[in-house]
Amino acid sequence: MEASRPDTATRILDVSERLFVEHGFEATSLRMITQQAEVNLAAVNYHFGSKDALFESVFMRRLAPLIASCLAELDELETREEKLSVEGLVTTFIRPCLALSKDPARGGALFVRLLSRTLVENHRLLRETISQQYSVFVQRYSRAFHLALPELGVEELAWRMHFAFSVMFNAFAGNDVLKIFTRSQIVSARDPDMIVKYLVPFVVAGLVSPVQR
Amino acid sequence: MEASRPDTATRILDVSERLFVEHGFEATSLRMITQQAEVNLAAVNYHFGSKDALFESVFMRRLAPLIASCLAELDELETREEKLSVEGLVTTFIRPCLALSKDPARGGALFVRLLSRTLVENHRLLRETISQQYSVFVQRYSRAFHLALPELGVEELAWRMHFAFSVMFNAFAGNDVLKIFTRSQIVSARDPDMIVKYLVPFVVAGLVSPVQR
DNA sequence: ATCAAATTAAAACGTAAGTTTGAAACGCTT
DNA sequence: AAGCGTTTCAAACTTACGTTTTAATTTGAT
Repeated sequence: MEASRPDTATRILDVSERLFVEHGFEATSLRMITQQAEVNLAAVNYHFGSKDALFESVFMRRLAPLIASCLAELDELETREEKLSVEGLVTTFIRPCLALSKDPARGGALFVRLLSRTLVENHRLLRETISQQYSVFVQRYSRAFHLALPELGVEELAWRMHFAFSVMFNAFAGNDVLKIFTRSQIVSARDPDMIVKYLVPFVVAGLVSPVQR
Repeated sequence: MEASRPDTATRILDVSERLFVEHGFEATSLRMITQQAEVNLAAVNYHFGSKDALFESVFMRRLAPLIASCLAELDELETREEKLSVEGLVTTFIRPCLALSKDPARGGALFVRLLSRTLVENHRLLRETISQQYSVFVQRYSRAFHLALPELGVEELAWRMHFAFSVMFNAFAGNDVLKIFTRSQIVSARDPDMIVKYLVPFVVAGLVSPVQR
């Protein structure tokens, strides 16, 4: 009847994921984590070694599969479309994010928010460990977008990718970031499918807009 | 010859602004601040009352003038253009940000980064104090965009504004957020004018794209 | 059932945080 | 020069942090 209680390490990961999103890395103490996870304080250092290492574990548990999903979608698209479409490309990124957002078992929308948050916080862990490891991801998308938008120079393409990914991350992050600006409850009622309905056209329009002289 | 040393409170504000951007609010200690500002540790609490209050001071020193500039540009645009153009509207926001970014005397690009960072960190101070205070800003832009894009429903308009502002903030924030994705040194070499050259068309294209059914 | 390894538990450690205190130094008016 | 409010300073206070330690307990293979 009742779901069996996950093991200590998993409980710590789950609670940490939520708290890191809510309060940020620095503002989340191990005591908050272990208390809410109902485990002993020392368990974090026993299972993960340090708070830093815990963060990395929280992060990698979700990021690795997410990136793998994106690359799989990308593979599939490249066999399906002769000439890569921008919308198709955008979708290879958005669909895995959306799937993750809708799957509570994998942290639901939490991790995407954590990812977004971590990106702007410019964490050392993200700069060092992770960014190297996933240069594959970068290269694949850079090449794909170059093929889909051959008329753009490298500089303009880099900017547009920068803009596009920052919109997408923020959209899924669904930080109430811009409720300040848009006030309406509409935006805060974040149905993931709604996001995509409006997000894809917006991003695609920006990406395919005429070349700047 | 040499610039006269600013008073204690100003020195604290200047250093705090930089450190809050670099390391975030929680990870910046008063001891780091007072050391770099070459003032006594107690000076922060004497002049500002608390670390929280210091943050609010740092924030409001720049935000109030920035918002005032945007609204002034908006006023000017409304007298100049019969039918508001989307590009004009976007520019009323971007131009003050750009001006701020290029003015070291007003914190240069630092504050815009702090603003962006604070938005995704979802600070209590931003949620409480500031968001109420600047509902004027929200309402003005909401109304203006509604006039410029009358064919959009309130829901779709809210989303597009959400997307648009999140791109713009991230662009100026110039966190190396997406260097991870775009890798090229181009994006990190952040000439503010370059940002605008590519940013405005991107955002406008997204905003004016065809209505979704 | 036994024993070694893995895990949990309680307590303490050392450090660094934000804040407070009370005296010294300063700036200004008289 | 004296007096007074403002500002600076060194030092201490309290609290909370991440981590370590040591012992108790559980687990799993023999």
